Amino acid sequence: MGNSDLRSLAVLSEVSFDDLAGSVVAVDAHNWLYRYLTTTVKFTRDGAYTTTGGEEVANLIGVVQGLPKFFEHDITPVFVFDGGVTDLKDDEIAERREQRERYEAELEEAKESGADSARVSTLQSRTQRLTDTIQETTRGLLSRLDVPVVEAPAEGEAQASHMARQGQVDYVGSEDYDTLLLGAPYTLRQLTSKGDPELMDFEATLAEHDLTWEQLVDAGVLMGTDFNPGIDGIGPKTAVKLVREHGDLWGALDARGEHIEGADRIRDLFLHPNVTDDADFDPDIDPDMDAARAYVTEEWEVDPEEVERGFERIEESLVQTGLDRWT
DNA sequence: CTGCCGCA
DNA sequence: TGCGGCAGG
Repeated sequence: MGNSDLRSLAVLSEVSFDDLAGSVVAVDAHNWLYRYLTTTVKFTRDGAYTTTGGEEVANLIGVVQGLPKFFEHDITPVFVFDGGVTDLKDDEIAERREQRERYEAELEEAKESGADSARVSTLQSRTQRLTDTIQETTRGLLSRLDVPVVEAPAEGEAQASHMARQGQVDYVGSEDYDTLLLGAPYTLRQLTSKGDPELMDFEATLAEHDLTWEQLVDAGVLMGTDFNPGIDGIGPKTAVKLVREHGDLWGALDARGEHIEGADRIRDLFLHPNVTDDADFDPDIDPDMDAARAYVTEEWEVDPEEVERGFERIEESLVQTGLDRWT
């Protein structure tokens, strides 16, 4: 059921950070922040992020500690944020609410059926909204550090994948496997962890299974995605086999006598997501370190001890890559 | 969270 | 082949 079914279809390889030097990575900001927050801050029982004490700005610590990883390897991150409701048309807002309700319904279902904790937490990360404070302060810090930010019209990972497809960036950075369904040519996982990153190759995956993009999405829908539970008894092997034999999702469903509610819409979320071609960013990073430090330690009163090392690493790495350009 | 094992 | 359970990192 989980996304790990997709993993077994994906063509993955190890890369070294050296291979990534000079590249631009569109990072799914929500995914990235969520990762830091869940390891440093615990959710409260009702699912909301805590907003008391120092926890409300744990994201600032996460950002300061996480950025050096990119800079030290001469990788330019572009943080892609999920869109707000601000400029949405009425029907788009309604559509969002619907989608949100779908997520929540599915989360409830998963909890009640005693689904594994991994799945529950995946679904939670979908319904969970980063608080306004977290969004706002992350943007505030990134802007002082001059790190490029893109505002997605809807899903950040869809926008990031789109930018990779357009060649605006070299990679998408996300732990999620859905970037494969979104057609992201190359996705980097484990950018934040200790070891080497893992590269997920879209075209190689299609070739490996002799599927078109549409067919891969159809197989995904049969196995289950973040938007639908999938069909019992259908895993990676069966899904691919069915789609190949019957051409597409509809053929496969017919053959099995199954039905998936809203299947065409789920498909579209991957094949034709709401994204923009106008996302523009400046990859040259020229941070204002004083402003960044002041913002974090004075304005938001984060203990300097928590972030000083990170700031130093940022400074050192930018000097280093600066030198590299002259050699 | 991933990987491996054994049961259906 | 799918899946649930369990161990190891």
